[in-house]
Amino acid sequence: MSTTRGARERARAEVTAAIKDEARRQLAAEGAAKLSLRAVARELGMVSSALYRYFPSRDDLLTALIVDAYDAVGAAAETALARQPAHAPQPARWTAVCRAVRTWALAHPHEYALIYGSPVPGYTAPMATVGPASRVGRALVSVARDAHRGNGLAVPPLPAALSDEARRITEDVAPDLPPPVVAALVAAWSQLFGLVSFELFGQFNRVVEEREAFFDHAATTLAHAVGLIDGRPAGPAPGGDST
Amino acid sequence: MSTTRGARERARAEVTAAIKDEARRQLAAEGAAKLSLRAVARELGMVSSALYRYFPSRDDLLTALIVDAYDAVGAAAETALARQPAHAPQPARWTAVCRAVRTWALAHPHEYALIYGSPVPGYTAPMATVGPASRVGRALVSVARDAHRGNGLAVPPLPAALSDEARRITEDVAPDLPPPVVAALVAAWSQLFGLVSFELFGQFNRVVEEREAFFDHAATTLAHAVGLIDGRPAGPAPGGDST
DNA sequence: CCAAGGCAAGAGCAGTGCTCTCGTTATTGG
DNA sequence: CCAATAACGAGAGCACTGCTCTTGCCTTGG
Repeated sequence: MSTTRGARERARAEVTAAIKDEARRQLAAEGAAKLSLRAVARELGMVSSALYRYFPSRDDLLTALIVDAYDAVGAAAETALARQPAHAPQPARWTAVCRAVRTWALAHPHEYALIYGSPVPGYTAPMATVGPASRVGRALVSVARDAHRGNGLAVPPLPAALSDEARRITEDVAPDLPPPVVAALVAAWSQLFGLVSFELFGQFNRVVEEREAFFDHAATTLAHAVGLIDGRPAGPAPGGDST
Repeated sequence: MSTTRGARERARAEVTAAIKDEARRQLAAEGAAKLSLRAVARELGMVSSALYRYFPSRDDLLTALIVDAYDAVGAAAETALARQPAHAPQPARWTAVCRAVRTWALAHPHEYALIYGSPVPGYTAPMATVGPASRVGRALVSVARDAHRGNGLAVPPLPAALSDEARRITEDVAPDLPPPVVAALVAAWSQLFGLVSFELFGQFNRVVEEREAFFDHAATTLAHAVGLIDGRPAGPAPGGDST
């Protein structure tokens, strides 16, 4: 069934994948700014104009790479979380996600820069990116959700100016969590990428040397900021004090 | 001395400034990727090759803009801090610096992206940028230093894996502060830019709407994370607990 | 006053994104 | 089964880019 009309479509899918692969290669090698349609075509043995049959413009090719990158870092976060034992302490589950993001970023710096660095030229993210872009955030939310089901989460209350906004965000992303926790989650989410970006973009040069230890500590602090506490992950008694 | 031989040098300085101004205009209008030497020269009524008498390459022009941008955001942070009344509560002084950074970033998004977004092509920051790049960090440190002189700063102890590193960083940036505070400062420094970058680069689209209120709250939380506490700024009694 | 050097101008090279046209080739409807 | 149709690759070409080199002008220092 797919072979009948597939002969052509399969070839098209293969060429499309080959273009993306070569583009990703150039992206990893030289960065997004030096990604050249002509060079991709040249490397693939075709002429540049032929490439426009597959991607209407350079920006569309970049968008495809962006979506893939969001998916890749999201998948890395999710599998890191899935690999955590079910009874692992909540801060450990949290930092596992954080470390997965950092590890992926260090392994794919240019792809990371593509999605979490400056948006390219006059580029505004198409709708196709919003789903994949939220995977890391959802992984972080799910850690908090599990902890909330377990022994509860305690974060300071919100200022009045934020209560409506926090309620609104809560309904969108995690209706089963208390709004103060969701607000802390969103902040921690962005701050996690602040840590990774500063390391990757060189702001830590000549400042932080032991990057991994520093990151682990900061990620653990973020875990505490969203209310995750050390101790039993699913203890039904939330009155435990670990000071 | 600069006035004597200034006739020619002054003209050179003026042209250099005009080039940078026009380049900054194009940067603000279209972003770093579309900044074109030829367009700058065209707008200034000169031919592109003449511009190379002033900047040896496009990257050098960009570097000049980067240094200026670091200086601009650093100056914004410093004046915001200087405008704070001497007896303002420490968290207020902290958030004043944070808000100044955010305000500057919102007013100069492309310049912000230039320094805190993805580093351009294969670009590695020249030494000339390290001084200006640390001005915001130094402003944050000085808030902590004042608070430390006042009523002390209380942050959780560091894990053993970080104690040496934290001591080293402390000697470099703030020998008069306790290492755990310095570690928290560096983390908060990067996390502050995580917040700003996520807002500016669109990650908060369809998530956070009340950006200013959210940012203020997150910045205040960061202030607490580095040990700044509400209350009198210079009270000699550090025994206050605000849990 | 005159040589020397900084300077603008222009041509030119190699590269880019993108468009258009032109045969060819594969798919599909009659 | 064959013809109409759509997809496709190739090539030329346009407007643009960063950058280099050469050629003269013109201010400046001796």
